[in-house]
Amino acid sequence: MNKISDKKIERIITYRRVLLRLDKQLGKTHVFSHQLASSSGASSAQVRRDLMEIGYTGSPAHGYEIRGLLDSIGEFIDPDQKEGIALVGVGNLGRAIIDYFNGQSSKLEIVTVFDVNPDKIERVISGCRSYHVKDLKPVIIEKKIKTAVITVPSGSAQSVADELIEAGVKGILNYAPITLTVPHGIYVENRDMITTLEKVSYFAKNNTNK
Amino acid sequence: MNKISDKKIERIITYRRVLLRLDKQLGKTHVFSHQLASSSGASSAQVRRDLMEIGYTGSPAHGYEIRGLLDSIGEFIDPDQKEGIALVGVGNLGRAIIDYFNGQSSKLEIVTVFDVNPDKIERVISGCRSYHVKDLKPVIIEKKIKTAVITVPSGSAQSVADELIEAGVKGILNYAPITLTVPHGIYVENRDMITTLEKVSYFAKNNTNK
DNA sequence: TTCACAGCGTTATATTTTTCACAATTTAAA
DNA sequence: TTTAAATTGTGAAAAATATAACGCTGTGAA
Repeated sequence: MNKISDKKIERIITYRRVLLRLDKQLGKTHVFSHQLASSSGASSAQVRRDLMEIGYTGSPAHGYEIRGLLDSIGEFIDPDQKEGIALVGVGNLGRAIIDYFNGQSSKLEIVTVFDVNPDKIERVISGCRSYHVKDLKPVIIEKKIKTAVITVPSGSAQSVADELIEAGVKGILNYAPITLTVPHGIYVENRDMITTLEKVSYFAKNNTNK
Repeated sequence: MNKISDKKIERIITYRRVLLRLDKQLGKTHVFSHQLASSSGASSAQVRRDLMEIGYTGSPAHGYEIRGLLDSIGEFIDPDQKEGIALVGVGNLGRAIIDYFNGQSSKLEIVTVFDVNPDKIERVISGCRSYHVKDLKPVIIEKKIKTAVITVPSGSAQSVADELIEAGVKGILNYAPITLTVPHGIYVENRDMITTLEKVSYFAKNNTNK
């Protein structure tokens, strides 16, 4: 398979979200590239290019058949079976993410959480069994978890990441305000909210266009 | 001023975070481009290019003087005076963001929050006065708020965005899983966690490299 | 003092990503 | 049946972004 870029994958996932709404909520059966584009912040050419990448073909007359396209995207993006995700750091943010995420994705689910606070371990938090961080490695290995979310303070984020990677995790979504150092082959997405909000504020005042 | 790209701004903000740590925690006075690069996930050429953009000059012998560079970045990025930010949607996520953010940024502060739940309005939540969403427009106008965070369910995100924009907001950080439609000149950053986690999971299993 | 070196600033080159543009296709109306 | 209109798929062009390359400068060792 040809390598496919970060941005493209993100757009394709967004198309799916839009398609699901068109299908389930609005009962549509077909959609044109420009409609998909305007509902997902892309251009119509971009949509056509992206769908070309996953090999789905529409018709000039009716556009894309929604159900079929959803299936194609699913085959392309989704794991073969349900996949468990771990979350480390059960603070406000961690808990918010668990509540917000679980139930929203068909194949992915946060199944295991870790913390250092004794009050928060060996319990069930929003349906997830919680463990002490010292047990991180064996638990992650045993559950064959490949994707993890880090919501710990910045001081411990790197060491948590190291342990996750040693335990076999290949993808990390990091909310700590620090740039993680990881080996090749490990995918990290940084979502530091402070940086983001500073950026938005910058462009709010330097809004020449976009 | 020349337009400067989204990515560049984000990197520059990240450099600042690294520089602050080097200064305050490690007591360093100078830093080389390759050090800044490895601590912020960029390349050294990128660092030099970015700093060129803001017009700060280092020396081949000692690299960049940290304090001076911090000042330059601040002049470039920061607003002239303290700036208030609004947050709409006081659920778990909203509250987590308020707690997480406030106190972390020198010039920005979430000062006003909105919700529709009567239990959550006309109170002080984590130091922020809360209002009913129906009062959004007058309050935003009165406080001259230009940047807002949306953490409401996807069904109401667009109408909230419309009102924010009518009230003069120019930058929106959107956590609702929907692509907002906004006029030209309004900057929107989408941070849907579901999309992000799906992407990370995808690259966790298709980890050819990065 | 002279030399070698390391790192800056900047221009040039390469790569990636987006947009443009248009032939081919399908429908619906004339 | 022919024509007109709209949209797809995709090569080609353009724009944006990242990397490489290199002269220049200051430092420290010989």
